Amino acid sequence: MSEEKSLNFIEEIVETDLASGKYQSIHTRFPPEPNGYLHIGHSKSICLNFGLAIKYGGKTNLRFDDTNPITEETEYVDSIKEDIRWLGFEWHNEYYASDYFDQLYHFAVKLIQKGLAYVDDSTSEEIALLKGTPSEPGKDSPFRNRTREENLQLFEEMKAGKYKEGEKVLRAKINMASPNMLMRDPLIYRIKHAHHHRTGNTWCIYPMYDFAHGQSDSIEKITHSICTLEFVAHRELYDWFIEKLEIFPSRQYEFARLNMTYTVMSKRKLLKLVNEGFVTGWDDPRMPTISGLRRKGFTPASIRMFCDKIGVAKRENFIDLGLLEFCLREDLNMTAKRVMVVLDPLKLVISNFPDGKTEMMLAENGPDPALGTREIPFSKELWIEKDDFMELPAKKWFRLAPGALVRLKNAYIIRCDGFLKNDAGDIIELQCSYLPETRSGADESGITVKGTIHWVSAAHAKTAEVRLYDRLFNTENPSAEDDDFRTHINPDSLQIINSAFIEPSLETAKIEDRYQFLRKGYFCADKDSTPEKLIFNRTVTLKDTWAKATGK
RNA sequence: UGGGUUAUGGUGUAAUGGUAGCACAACAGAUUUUGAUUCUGUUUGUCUAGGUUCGAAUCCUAGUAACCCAACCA
Repeated sequence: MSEEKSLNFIEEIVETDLASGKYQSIHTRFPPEPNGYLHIGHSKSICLNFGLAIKYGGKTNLRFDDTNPITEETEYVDSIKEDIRWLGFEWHNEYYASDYFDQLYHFAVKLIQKGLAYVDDSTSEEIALLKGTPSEPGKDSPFRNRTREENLQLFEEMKAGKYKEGEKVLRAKINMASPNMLMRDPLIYRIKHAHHHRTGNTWCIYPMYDFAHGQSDSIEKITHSICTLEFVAHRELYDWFIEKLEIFPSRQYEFARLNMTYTVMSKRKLLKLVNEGFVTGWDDPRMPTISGLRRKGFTPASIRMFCDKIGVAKRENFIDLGLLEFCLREDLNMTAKRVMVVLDPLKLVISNFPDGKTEMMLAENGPDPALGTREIPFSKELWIEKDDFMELPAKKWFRLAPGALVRLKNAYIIRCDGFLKNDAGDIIELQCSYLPETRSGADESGITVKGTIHWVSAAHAKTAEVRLYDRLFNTENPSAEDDDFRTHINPDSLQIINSAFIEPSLETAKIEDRYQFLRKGYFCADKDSTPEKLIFNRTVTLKDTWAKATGK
């Protein structure tokens, strides 16, 4: 019995178009501008566009919207491709808007010939002034009524490099009184004497977004061109160009972009974080970029699950970061190997355990039997977490305390007989005794304890650096009001533990390997690791109802 | 009376005139060699005011609120 999942509004449109025979199959595209790294918001669009084609048996192109040579770079192209593949999607064709520069130029000429475009010599200030405001109509430019011949020649001279940047632009001739600002004779070509990452110095005029995007869609015969809500007003222009140019009628549909708590999503702000050193780079694990999330230890499946759960609609949304973390834990819980690591060590000595003896304890690698088992050395001196002991135990405390019994995971039940303090009054060692008849897997003592804690044998422990990441911002909506989003940066977003004690089996961890450090959270080996020094990033903590109950 | 888009629990998202459902979060309990996982249960909602109808989240009217549009960015 499969519950029928309801369709989102775009799936409804697609099904209608398929059922009516308007299209035999669908063709979507993902159109990033290569001027930054992809972030979690993009993954919503990626899952939507690629997901639609997979679900309905169509195709999805990857098309780089590279019409602004000033901000675009090959580095970004490469990272975008890597991130899409990592998310689990493969595109049908890889295209660039710059592939169409010739065609786009001829489209512009066609518009001029039809009397629907003109060259304007006004400065950008003059153009802005004549544009009017949303509530007042604009006024015609003095250059609006040049002849076709003059426009044709001027445009060709623009292309030939005869003019300086800003000296002339090509504008569509539509309606300066339109209530839609975008229809008030929008600029469609501007002069930029700049090097383009693909076409080099071939061009010195570049089409604007509105004169590249829809036409590219049309050239590729995209059936459903899906973009975010801020482009709603562009749709009228999008359709106008298709009509006047008499080209394939791609249709644009808009959905609401992803907003998430404790996160900024604009490329401008992310670039600022990188350039001003608030993070170490685009792939810093605190960044909401795909590469940052990957480095932090996220799985592609968890991100896809998240995109599936948040849905697709047209209303503004503000998704709880907790939902992303839920999807992550859901996936990692099934797949991550369990290991024992002590982050904040306290020595524990088992007085009745023989000196120098090592016992190998059997441990399951995870809840899934397919993950197998491993052996862990156990000996007289162990490291445990400082916060697993309380001299004066709180109510409902069931970890270690004077006289208390706990199970050492995969090993014995122990009793705390006493402890040592240094001159400053800090507890520096616990003295315990173990119950030999309670060995894990062979315990017929009938003794039960409420607490189980993790440990690492001091004689066998290796060390590693552990980076504990917390959210980058300490307010829910750092982009909220007038103040600078940077004032909301969490100063404690990274805490580094230089030498945590790890169990020996972890020594072979490879970059991007994911683990659950028992009772501590999920961790992932970082690319900064060297043969001499392993480094782990905390991906996400485990849910901790005890910490919550005690008020953190 | 610039134009456009959107309003369903704390957060998302369904219900397409006929029992307001699901997920996350929150809360309570059971199980547990991870205070994890798992399982059970509980709380919380149709923007407002009118109208149509046997019956309205859904249709009509009038409001209200939020977001987008005045880059030679995309």
